[in-house]
Amino acid sequence: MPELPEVETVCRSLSQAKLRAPVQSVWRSAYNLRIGEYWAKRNEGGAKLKGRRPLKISRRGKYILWSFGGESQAELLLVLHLGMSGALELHRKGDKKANHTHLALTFADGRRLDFVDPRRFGGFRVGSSAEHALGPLGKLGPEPLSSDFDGEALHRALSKRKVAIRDALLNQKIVAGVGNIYAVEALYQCKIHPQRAASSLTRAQCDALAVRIAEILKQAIELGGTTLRDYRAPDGSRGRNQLQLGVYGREGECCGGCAGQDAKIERVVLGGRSAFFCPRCQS
DNA sequence: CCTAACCCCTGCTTGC
DNA sequence: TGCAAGCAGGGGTTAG
Repeated sequence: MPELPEVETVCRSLSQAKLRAPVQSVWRSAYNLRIGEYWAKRNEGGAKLKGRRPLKISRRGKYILWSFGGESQAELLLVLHLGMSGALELHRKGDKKANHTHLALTFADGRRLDFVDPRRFGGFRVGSSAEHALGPLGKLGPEPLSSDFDGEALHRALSKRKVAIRDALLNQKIVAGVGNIYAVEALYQCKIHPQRAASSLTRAQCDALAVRIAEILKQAIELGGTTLRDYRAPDGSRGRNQLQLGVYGREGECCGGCAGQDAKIERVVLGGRSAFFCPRCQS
């Protein structure tokens, strides 16, 4: 579900909630979430947060980083990944937990933050920042909204990749936070076919692509993310960026860029995931 | 290091 | 109405 703009929206919404009271209790489901050495396993993962105060919320790629302070103890970081169907929901203590809730933090002020994830592709882990750096966070590529990411860096990263450019953009080591919707939209705006070999892009195309990716992500953040189906911010609100999509999910419709030319948007499955493009204006 | 294939899950939509 | 198949915005692992 959530790509960078949705995760950013979640972080901003959570920051605005101004959770400051210490964690009174931690509840954890009996399910494994994302499988892997790094991630919290069934029945574990949040207990260390009890008694600690929530501090700063930030984001790296599609990961949410939430720091918690304790009395004269080193800061702990709760790292969350929402996977495909994960969401954070802010409730009152005592509210019934939604189905598929996996972690619930009850704060001393009577509020409760739930991590809900039906498909369980998401995950979380509590640890020091040094521990997290050894996990997937340490392997992420540049932040697309930072100065580390530009046409030169992108061109270099793509230079030896034979995979389709759409798949390269989904690789979090090449650029962190871009998912299928925004990768497909950026390629459409740059008139680059999603199946083009990544290494075949010219420097000029990489320059344009890096700019478009950043612009598309920024716009989506301003609109509160893209809600195609499930995505909701912690207060339950929907995103509005779905209205801006040019090709994603629009198979068979006319391409806005070729109005009157009768070009229809097509869908192709790459690596098991749909890519959408206009066969007339993308090459 | 790179790539493709396959895996992990539930729930909604589509087609018969 | 029922049922099965297909599909979904994520990434991890593994074999080659």
